[in-house]
Amino acid sequence: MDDIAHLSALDRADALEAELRERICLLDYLPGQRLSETELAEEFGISRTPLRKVLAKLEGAGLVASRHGVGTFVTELADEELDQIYRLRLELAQLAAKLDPVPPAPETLSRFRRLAERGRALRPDPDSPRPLARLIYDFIQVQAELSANRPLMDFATHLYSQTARLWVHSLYASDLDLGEEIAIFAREVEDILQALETGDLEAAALIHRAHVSMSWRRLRARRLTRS
Amino acid sequence: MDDIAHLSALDRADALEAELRERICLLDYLPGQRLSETELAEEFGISRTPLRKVLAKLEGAGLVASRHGVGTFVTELADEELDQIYRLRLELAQLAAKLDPVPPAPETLSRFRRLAERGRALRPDPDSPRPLARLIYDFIQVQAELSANRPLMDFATHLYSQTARLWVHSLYASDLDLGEEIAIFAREVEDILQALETGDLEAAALIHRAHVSMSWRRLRARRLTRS
DNA sequence: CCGGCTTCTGTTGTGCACAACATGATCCGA
DNA sequence: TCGGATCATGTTGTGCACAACAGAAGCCGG
Repeated sequence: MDDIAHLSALDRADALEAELRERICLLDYLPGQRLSETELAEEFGISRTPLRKVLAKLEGAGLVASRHGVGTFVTELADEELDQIYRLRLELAQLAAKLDPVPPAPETLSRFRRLAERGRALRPDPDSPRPLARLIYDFIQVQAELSANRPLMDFATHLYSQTARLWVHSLYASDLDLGEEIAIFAREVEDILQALETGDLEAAALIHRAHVSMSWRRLRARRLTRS
Repeated sequence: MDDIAHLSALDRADALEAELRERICLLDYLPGQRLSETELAEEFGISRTPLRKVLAKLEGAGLVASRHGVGTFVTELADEELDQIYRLRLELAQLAAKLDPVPPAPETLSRFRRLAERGRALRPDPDSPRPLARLIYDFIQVQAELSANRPLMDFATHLYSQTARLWVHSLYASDLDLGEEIAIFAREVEDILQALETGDLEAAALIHRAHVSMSWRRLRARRLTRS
């Protein structure tokens, strides 16, 4: 992690929150895992008090849940709620292009190009989900630049992060073809990049929507074969 | 406020959070107003520590913002962000009927009937925005029962609360016809009730959408005349 | 009279000790 | 041997004292 000790006190809490968000979304902390306030406070060189403030925010965001006398746990999502989120994301995907769209800046385009390159270079690593999770996580952040509607994009980012971490988690817990999933995602990034380079935000949104739909379908299919 | 001292410790924080949410949404605390941690802690008979945890959650929800050495303030929203939220709500209004709609239970219908009755009985009170704000706040809560998609309805409720408190606030700060606005809202509730009684959730959503649109238009009109 | 510095006051942020609580291990009696 | 109460341990929740900080009032030198 980045060193945060040198930061001014006001920003330190934000940096800490971002760090914990990353660890949860990048599956350093698995769904259901217990987080020790004492250990985390020690690791970051602070007392429990400011750490607890950060955990309270994460609890408000639905990423962790604390139980008195038991522990603080990374949240899991029931299948039903996951389905609800997917249904919602299908609709939201189109809204990004419809509400306050911003023509992608050269900066944004180059970010997408780097993402595409990383997607092509990504090789399946059965032992660590982190490279794939990292790529998706960065993709989510960059994608949030495509609309100026901050409330919408913040919400979409949140939902995407929730599904992404659970998707990657169950991906590694099952016998799905990891290489194939990586290839599909890399293809999505490239397709979206192509649409963006022609300035067609709506096409980019449609492509994204299609991939959300397909990803959800594959997830449900595996869920059925397991039960 | 309800007495919370007798509640078990775990729920007390939740009750406290709900209470502060209400006070902000019901305009007991105006946008921009400073909240004193010490005073609030005294009022609720607790120390600053658990209060600060609640404030941290509210800060995560965007209802308050703390500045080191200065104070904790109820958030205000820039006109631009308010417009973004309204644009978003126009789209979300239809999603409620489209995603995981639930046929309104008799319980829900009777709640809507009581809301309609309160709307008819509501008389403009230029001195206190609380009765109107209370009615809208309750309407928001009941409306959230119309879809089983919890993430969607939670988000919609949050956005609605944000616009509602700022709408009521500017309503009382301007010379708009208070009685007319109340009549319009009461009419909306009755129209929605009528649609729900025929089981037509989509019609109810369309009516709501229309009122969101009109409310936004009136808000913008007054904004122009003031500047 | 004025500009800059200092001091003072009130606020949020932090550290630490202890209370409240849940859970599993242990002990004891039947 | 078994059931239940009791205790031991580790966790989150709370209270309190103090640090860090921002802002305003006051002071002092020019």
